[in-house]
Amino acid sequence: MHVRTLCLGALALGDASGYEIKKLFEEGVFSHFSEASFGSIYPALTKLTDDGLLTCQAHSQEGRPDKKVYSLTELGRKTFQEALFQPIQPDKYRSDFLFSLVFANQMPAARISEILNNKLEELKEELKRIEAGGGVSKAPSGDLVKEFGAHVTVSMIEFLEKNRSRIEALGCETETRSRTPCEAIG
Amino acid sequence: MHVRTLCLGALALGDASGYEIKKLFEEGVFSHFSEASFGSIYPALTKLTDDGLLTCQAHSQEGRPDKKVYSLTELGRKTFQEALFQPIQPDKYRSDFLFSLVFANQMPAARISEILNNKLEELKEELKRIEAGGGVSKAPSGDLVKEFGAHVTVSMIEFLEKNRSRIEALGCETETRSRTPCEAIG
DNA sequence: AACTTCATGTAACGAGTTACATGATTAT
DNA sequence: ATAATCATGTAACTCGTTACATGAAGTT
Repeated sequence: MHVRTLCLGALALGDASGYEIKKLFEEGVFSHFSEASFGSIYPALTKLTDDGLLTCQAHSQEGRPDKKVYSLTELGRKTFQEALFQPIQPDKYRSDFLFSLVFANQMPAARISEILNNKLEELKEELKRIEAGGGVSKAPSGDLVKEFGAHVTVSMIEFLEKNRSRIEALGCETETRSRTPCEAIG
Repeated sequence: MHVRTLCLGALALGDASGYEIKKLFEEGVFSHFSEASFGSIYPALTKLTDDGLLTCQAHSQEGRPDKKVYSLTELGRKTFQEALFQPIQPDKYRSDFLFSLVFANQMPAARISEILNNKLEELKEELKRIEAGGGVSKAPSGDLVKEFGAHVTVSMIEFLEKNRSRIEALGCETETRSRTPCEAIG
């Protein structure tokens, strides 16, 4: 899904500025399953406006750039509606954590523990953010998406905690990283 | 994580050709949490060999290009070991499915059902592939990664099935997509 | 004093995907 | 017959990120 469609979706929840849309991807509803940076949002908003999918109202402010609040036009709303009927791309889950875990037998137990604890902490913080999630209420389906995220996150935490000792037991005996298996053999 | 590191990891599980590495990302151990295409794997392998991290042995075959089997050099193994000690990037979960679900109230119930059923089918097939997963056994930690994937996938399926009626109830009354909310008002 | 928040925008750069080029063999 | 599998490789292209430019107000 392109940034343009993501922006259209953000604005379908209510008028907003580029800065506010960014926050939606950083801390808001969308933060757990999508992302977008200023470098992609601002040009997208400009293009969308040029194409007649958005209108823009500039609110002048003192000491900072005008706040440009964007709204969907009829065409913009229709275009987004149509996007909702397009085939949905399969989800993508990219995890350097799991990738590393495949090589647990090449790591000292201490490193595995470290990775595991970091991950667990990351997951717990994400869970907090999901449950706090204030911006979610804008859409009636927000609660559901929130619950889904919480459910999955909890299930990851549970698995990792239940299998902690098993995971740590995979580590090799190597005490420092300078002593690689190859060197140990040679 | 760059393709180069991913390739190094793939080869840490055993010597392989570019074609075989691709399969690892398509159906093998890595398929559920990472991906890479030929267009990135082949150049990466060439570069890695130029840099002395890999050696390459060409096996000539009839009627097809030489099969080039790559192996990690000492330097390659060491470099990968070091990568395992680098800070791990947070996981990224991109879901057009959840994004769409936020706008369930702008879809007719039939479309929601369709999306939900597709997703459920996708998840069930993924679960099958995870449980089948033959290539996983190469690493001792393969089972664990496999179980993690299965656990999370099952938890997603459960949530979606338990909440099916609740999700479908979010839909709007609009029967066809040509009758958008805006048009209904006007 | 230093950092965070608010606020927009651009340009260079990076990294990977898609599509193309080539072609025999095997399974349906 | 038709499609899939095996097998490598390149070039154009897409898309987005990172970093920079600018700067005031409020917070620690």
